[in-house]
Amino acid sequence: MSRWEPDARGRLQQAAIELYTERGFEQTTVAEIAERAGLTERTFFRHFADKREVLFDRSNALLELFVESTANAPADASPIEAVTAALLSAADMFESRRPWSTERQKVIVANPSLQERELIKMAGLGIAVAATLRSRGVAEPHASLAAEAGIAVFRVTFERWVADDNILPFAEIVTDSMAALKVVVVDAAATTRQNA
Amino acid sequence: MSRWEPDARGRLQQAAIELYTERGFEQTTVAEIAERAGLTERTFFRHFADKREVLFDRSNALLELFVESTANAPADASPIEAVTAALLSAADMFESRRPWSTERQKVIVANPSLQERELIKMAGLGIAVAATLRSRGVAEPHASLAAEAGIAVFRVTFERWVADDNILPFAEIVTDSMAALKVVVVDAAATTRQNA
DNA sequence: GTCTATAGGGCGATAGAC
DNA sequence: GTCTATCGCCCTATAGAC
Repeated sequence: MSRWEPDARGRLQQAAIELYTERGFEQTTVAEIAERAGLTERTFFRHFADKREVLFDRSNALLELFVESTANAPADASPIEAVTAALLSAADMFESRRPWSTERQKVIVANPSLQERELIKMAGLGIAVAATLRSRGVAEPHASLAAEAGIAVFRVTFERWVADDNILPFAEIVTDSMAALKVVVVDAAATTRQNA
Repeated sequence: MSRWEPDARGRLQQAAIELYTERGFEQTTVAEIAERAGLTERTFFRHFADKREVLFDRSNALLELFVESTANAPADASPIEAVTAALLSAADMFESRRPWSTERQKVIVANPSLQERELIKMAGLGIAVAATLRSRGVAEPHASLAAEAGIAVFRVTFERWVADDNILPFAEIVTDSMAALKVVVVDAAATTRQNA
């Protein structure tokens, strides 16, 4: 029998999302989270840099997945094809924990300071994907724009996917949203006018 | 002769950016900012909700400009055309204070917590533009995707514009970046392959 | 304006695992 | 012995309450 209960980190995360859901992010103190996890406040800060970070653990895994998928796309894939492949590669990861994702999303949309953290994580994904595209030989500003457009599609996809009335799988929404982006950006109306 | 020196708000902003530049954001206390501006700590928090907000004042003006320009685009303009018009409408505002923008940008890129604030302001722009597009009759997810793509172009444009070696005007970079987005999203490579 | 709760960092002590 | 996870107590600054 060991001195400590296992998985302190996981217990802190569980306690945190419970309390954030029960009484709100601002109204929850770190001391309360630690207490529910059977630990002290100081230990919380050993595991997480701040009170927000406890909800953003999976972000690193997602970043690695995006980078790997972008890098491993076929050599003749265009930037946007590589990025699309990256988004699709994350589908299983999301589908396997939809309940967690939706609960987490509810807490985040209710708290601006958590939204800020979510946004900087997404920006980090974009920067990493852009760097990967550059290493595939894509020049700037095309690399950054392809990556940022991909993250925009990811953001819209995620919001559609966690919506209460959604019944579509993540991958399908990625494909549909990417198609919608093309329709919007290629500017069919202007083209039509020019051809008229 | 009035009881207080004028423009307390502006003095606080000036003092803040000076101190953030001199010794860094984290190493600067609100008390120090207030002292340099000849005010008290309490007065700082009466003007700005928190220590970050002092650098983000113009954001509301920018949001109003974007919304107005998007709303006032010609009725037959496509979503992406309306968004492009919005970005171009901000050119004068930026050109008139390039020194402030570059100094501010240096402070922000050096501090993650300021980046977070910058990102949520940009996200707010996207949400507002998307809402304006919807009021023009654009359906989801197209409205959000056009708006988010526009913000991505804005972000890339701004970074290119404040770069030390940049000599191009803001408006020109908007146009160039928007063209690059179209090249990237329209996926010329795939089209070529399909036609081959 | 004054008061105060909380975030979050510094540093050392402890008590296991190895 | 070393290494690592946890705890305890110190501190300051933020930001909100009164």
